Amino acid sequence: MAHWLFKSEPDVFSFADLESKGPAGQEWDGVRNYQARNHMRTMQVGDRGFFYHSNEGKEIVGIVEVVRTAHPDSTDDSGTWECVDIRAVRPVVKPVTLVAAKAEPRLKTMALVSNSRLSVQPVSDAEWAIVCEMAGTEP
DNA sequence: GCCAACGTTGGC
DNA sequence: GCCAACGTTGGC
Repeated sequence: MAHWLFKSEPDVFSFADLESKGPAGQEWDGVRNYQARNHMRTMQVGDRGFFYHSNEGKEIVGIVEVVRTAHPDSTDDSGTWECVDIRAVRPVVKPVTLVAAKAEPRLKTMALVSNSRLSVQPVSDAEWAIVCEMAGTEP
């Protein structure tokens, strides 16, 4: 199973907002970046990911799960953009800050650290395990 | 609020 | 197809 990281500004849409959507989850719409779209196209139902708060907090705050594979973005008329649906699984015990991720040598190549502008990122199995450990949560 | 990094657009 | 100009993101 592949792992991912979804970035959102908590002012706009926070992990608590996703939790409020329940098991049906939420369409991850509004992504207008080809790399991010291509990552979403490869996602499978059941794939898990981290939920990261950008700008405010700058930390990984929760675990999410893909509940629907890529489909046309309902907020896009051009037919160019697609998105998956995700649901909240659980918040992490201890949020992992960007500062903490940068300070961990084994996460040096993590996209969150090396390519901060990508809004939907792949997370390697090794990175997944390390961050879960730092977050005090089960993988 | 500033600005660096990055992606996209469009003129040639 | 190159690359300068522009817009956006997100850390600081």
